[in-house]
Amino acid sequence: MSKLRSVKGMNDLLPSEIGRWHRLERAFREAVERYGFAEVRTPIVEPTALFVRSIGEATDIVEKEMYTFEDKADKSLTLRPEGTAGCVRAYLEHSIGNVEPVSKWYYLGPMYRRERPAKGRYRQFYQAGCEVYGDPGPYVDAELIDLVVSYLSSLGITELEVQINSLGSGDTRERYRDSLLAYLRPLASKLSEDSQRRLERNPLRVLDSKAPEDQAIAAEAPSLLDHLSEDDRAHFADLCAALDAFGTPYRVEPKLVRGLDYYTRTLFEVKGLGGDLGAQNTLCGGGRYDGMIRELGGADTPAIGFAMGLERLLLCLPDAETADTLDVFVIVQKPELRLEAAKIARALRAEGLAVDADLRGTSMKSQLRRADRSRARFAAVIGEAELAAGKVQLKDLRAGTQEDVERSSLVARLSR
RNA sequence: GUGGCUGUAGCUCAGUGGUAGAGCACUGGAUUGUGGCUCCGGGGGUCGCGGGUUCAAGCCCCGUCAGUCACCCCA
Repeated sequence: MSKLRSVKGMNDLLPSEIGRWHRLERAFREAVERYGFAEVRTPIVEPTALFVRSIGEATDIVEKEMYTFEDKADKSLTLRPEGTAGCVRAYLEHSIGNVEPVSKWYYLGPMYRRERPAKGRYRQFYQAGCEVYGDPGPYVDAELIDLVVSYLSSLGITELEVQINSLGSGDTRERYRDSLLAYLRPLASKLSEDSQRRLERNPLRVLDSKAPEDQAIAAEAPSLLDHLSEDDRAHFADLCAALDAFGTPYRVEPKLVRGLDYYTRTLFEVKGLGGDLGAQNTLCGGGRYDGMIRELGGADTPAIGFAMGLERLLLCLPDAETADTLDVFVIVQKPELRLEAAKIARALRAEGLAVDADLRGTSMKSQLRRADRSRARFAAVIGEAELAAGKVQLKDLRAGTQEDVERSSLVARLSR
């Protein structure tokens, strides 16, 4: 075993497993493009300040999980821990808001957080996400949730639960925080150790604590939904109505809160219920962040987005038939014929066929075995007798039948 | 970051202080021009790493690294 190893929590994706990734990614692009999204690619490295200002200084991500370093000009840079901040930065930097009223972007790529690795959670991990700028909702909110469900079901991932909530806008969150604190403070001594710490820092998180003693207290806590303004309430009601109309199943979860500071109004999560997921069963998290663009120096622009962790999706992705990756595997009878075989392979490739060949000069048995495992539909045997007759022996690897085919009609025969 | 469990061949794992193993995978042959099935053979290991105890350590002890589970947090 080599002493050179990949960095902890950062993994290789080898060719043998990449087919599943391609399936995930292809289905994602197809799904989001059906909903009118276009891809954006932003840098992996951004100025540290971008994340501090957008995600929030007091969040765990910014406080202890970012890969931050200084470049040679003493600029503080950070490997992106999520996708939204970079998108917003690009949206502002290129004044997209002046060019079009609504922008629908998607992204797909690696993110970096220095957490303790576990199944479904790595230090370099892949997220796919969407962002919508310029539409205040609520119908686009419903579309986004519907999009996620539709994407997941196109992958065969159907054991899931959509949870939605509204955090309100303006000072709703502060007012709710105050009344929650008024309720929790007298009970502080009965809370778990973790929640006592959360109390002053982020009391909303006490609500989704897993400790049994906290859950009893959280169950009786004042509800966020009772603190919404009339407008926020209408926004949420319209979102629910839209989801009902779409037939998208969901559950209103008033205790759903999320770690990032920037969310307003609509908040949603999709939990996976099946597969190999352990505690990392949040497949998708998203929400509205109407205040962020203004806060980062842009015009007042409503925004909503979500992100999905692809490693987690993979954990509940059902196995599927993988299509043949090769049309033909070329087999050489004896080493002297290798150049002839290579020429035939090349000619077939020029016709658009996917062709592999074993040009090492090994036994036919070994070549046939490779052909069998390469998932090629046909093997083309190049032998002395066939060459002399201007033919190739074409073997159907699934049926086990074989026939001699004129070289001139090989492409036509294979294209059938 | 906290606590628990596990590290033996590419993979899944057996090995209870005394010569390093199996199945699968890879590879050669049985069949000197034909895959999958069968049979026979072959290669592949500093037993995660470092230290300690012992005549002797894969096995016991300590440390460390990695993986994993729960918590924390989150996609």
